[in-house]
Amino acid sequence: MTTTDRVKVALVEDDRRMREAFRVLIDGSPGFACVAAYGSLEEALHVPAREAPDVVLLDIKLPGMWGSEGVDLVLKRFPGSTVLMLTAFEDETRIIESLCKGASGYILKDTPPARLLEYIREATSGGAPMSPEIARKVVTLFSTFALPQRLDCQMKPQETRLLALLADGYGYQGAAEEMGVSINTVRSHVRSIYEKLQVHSQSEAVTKALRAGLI
Amino acid sequence: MTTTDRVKVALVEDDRRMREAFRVLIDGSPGFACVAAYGSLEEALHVPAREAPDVVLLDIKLPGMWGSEGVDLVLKRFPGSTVLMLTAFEDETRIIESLCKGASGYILKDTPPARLLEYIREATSGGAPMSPEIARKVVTLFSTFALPQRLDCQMKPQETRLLALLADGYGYQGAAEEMGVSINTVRSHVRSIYEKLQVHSQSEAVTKALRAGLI
DNA sequence: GACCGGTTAGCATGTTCATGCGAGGCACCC
DNA sequence: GGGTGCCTCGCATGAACATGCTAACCGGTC
Repeated sequence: MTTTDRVKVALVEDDRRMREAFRVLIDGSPGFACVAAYGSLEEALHVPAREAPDVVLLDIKLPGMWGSEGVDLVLKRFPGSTVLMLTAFEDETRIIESLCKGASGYILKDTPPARLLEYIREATSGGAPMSPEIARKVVTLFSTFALPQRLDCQMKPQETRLLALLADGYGYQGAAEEMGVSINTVRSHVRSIYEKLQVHSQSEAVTKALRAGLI
Repeated sequence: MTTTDRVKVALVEDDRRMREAFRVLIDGSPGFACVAAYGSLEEALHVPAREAPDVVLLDIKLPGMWGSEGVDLVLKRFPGSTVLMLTAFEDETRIIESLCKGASGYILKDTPPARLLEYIREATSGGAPMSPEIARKVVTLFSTFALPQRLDCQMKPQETRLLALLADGYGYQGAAEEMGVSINTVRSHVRSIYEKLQVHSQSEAVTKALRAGLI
């Protein structure tokens, strides 16, 4: 079995013993290969892009830049890779930070080896493996955000879509193309949006819409 | 083994055959007991509270009130229970709705029986079981939807103030008067704001600023 | 059939914005 | 003194926007 048949895993973990333990586990498991192991994020980011791993196991707490801060950098360097946070503690802030920056999963270090490999496998096949404790935290976080009270300015589908496009910086012409209609139609819709929101400019409309959770 | 030793599962699913299949599966598995099965949410909510199940498997699409809409009602009626959405499709809106209303997990119906039971077990022990596809969706949502991601665009006081004025619908002239400067100064500030936020229009700037929590 | 809301479309006008360029005053610090 | 940041101000031009008016098409409803 060559390296290309196996899931290429990179490891970023500052504790040497822990690092070696994981490396041994991964390399010793059929179907997995630990292609790299670093003690810091800075080191890991200097790897040639062609050696991109399939999965990066990233510790949260690292000397220098923390793992949770650098997820986006890792993904920028290895665009095709999947990042899994592998950490000992469950700090809500770090969980959010990691996920917001593009991590695909969040696994606790005390996960049994077999389970860990299963998680890595799941990550490569489009899943988002999370230790149960973490999963529950994420879900709970969701419910604390609650449903933003959307005021009843009954926007029509087209209008909402247009509003979103404008918010994202599209001009009339661009939005028109995106929606497959003429620029005059866009004007019409903008008009009715303004009436409903009682505003007279894009910025104000976008502000109201965002604050009302319409988009 | 008495009922109390087993995980008490209630089922809300409109398709009769599907319902029976699940019931048989659950009742036929050691450690699990299907204590109730309903075809609609309205029926389920009429059950005496003392017969509260440990886990409620709730279909999204139901005649009458949809499962995703009624999660909070179920939890209100059975405060100690855990709700798992068990559904055939993965509609982003419904996922969000369900989780926001307190569901603990979200499982696709095509999950293998053994896996399903595992998920139910996981739910009772504080986890948040989700089918991989769903988990990934949730994680992705996190990074796009509800993130208080503040980018480090160190705005200067004047710029922040101006941004707020623009968001509130002021034009350049109005903002200038409000800030006690000339309209040209406003232009200058707008320029540097655009550079920092990497945008090219008011709407886009306002959107980014709002989403980043700058204003 | 008649009516209505939603969608589409067009045109015209004046206003505002985005962005190019340049520049003076002030505070702070090496 | 010279460098650096921040705030200020000016002008000009082409592009985009706000808003006025009008009107065809279509799926429902009364």
